[in-house]
Amino acid sequence: MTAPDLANLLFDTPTGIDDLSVPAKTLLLAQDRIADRLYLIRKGALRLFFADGSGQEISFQFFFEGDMVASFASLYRREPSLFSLESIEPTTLSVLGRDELFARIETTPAIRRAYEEKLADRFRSYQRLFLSRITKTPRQRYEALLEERPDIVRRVPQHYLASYLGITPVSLSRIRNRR
Amino acid sequence: MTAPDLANLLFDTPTGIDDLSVPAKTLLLAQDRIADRLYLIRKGALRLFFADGSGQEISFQFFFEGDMVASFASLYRREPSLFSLESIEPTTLSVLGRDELFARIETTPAIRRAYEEKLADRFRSYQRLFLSRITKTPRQRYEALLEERPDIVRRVPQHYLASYLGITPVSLSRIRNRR
DNA sequence: CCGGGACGATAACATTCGTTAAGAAACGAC
DNA sequence: GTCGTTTCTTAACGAATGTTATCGTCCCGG
Repeated sequence: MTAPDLANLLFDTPTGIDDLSVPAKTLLLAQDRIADRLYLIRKGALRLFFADGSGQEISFQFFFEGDMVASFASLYRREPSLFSLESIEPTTLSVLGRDELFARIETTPAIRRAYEEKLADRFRSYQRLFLSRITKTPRQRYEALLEERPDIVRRVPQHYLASYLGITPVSLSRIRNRR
Repeated sequence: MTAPDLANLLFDTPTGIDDLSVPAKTLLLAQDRIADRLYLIRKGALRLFFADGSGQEISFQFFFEGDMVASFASLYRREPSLFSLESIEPTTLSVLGRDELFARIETTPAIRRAYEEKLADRFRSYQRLFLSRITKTPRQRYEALLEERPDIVRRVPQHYLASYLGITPVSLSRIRNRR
């Protein structure tokens, strides 16, 4: 907590920020579209997911109060996003537009540094997720998640959790109720 | 092939390059150590792998003639490498030291650009590997690999391949000899 | 040349997971 | 409140994988 938080640096400003309230299941960014905004979650929860070839949806990240969310790659490179972003609860968001975001990054070195830190964080979380997929069985992944992020297990609907863990909802139900 | 290749930019120079020949199974970088060199493979093959908690080894990338190899994160941030690097055939390498590498990146814009491209490539290949682990069954992953990189299937010993695909050698043998 | 180790195939068995289906419970819209 | 949808549980079955073990082959070192 020594360094000022990027969320404060970006969103605690009088101008350029819109607020937005949406019900659950609202699509905030669709796969294949180009992201043009950065969100800060004031209250509620979002999931990041993608659809594989066969129409299956796979959730792979969840976000809650205080989290900043965007398809950073899409924002930065103006490329179609590989993922979709959707609310899983009624959610209140603060919204920062793309141009405004990059203007602040350019003009304020502290914001630039914090932003680059954020990107590095995202990369590390990718690596961890990747390694956990490789090294652990679904059962172990569930138990690790329960240990590390009980809030996620409590708050996220099970069928989203199941796809996050790489298993079917049926299998997750079996694991939870051991035998 | 329009842009000059990073390997040429870095290694086609009269000075600062050492050559190195090693037999198979030579450890070139050990997990938890800090990388201090960038390799270019002149002849032979390497694998990148890590050991999970239970002593299992998991290979997750293979490299051949013309490939540049390093633990880039470790090299750049001087952090302990998450992975080990080992030869799987008798291999001849050109070696560029860390300081020399970054000196060239600093002084030559073309090298900097090509290097950043390289890093972006690595990130994309990570994402692809991640998605393939999530969306495909072991059998599908094997068939995709056979389709896209038959050279890897031919050249890499099967037990390394198996861990790359996320299955046991026994299971890979079964898949290859269908039933 | 010989011996040991690495590598791969195969078999048998247990375990886990996916699929399909049906029903209960929670939730929302009206 | 009621109806319908979504979510979760449970069961039964089949398919795929893991585990353990054995065997044959190949390669390398001495």
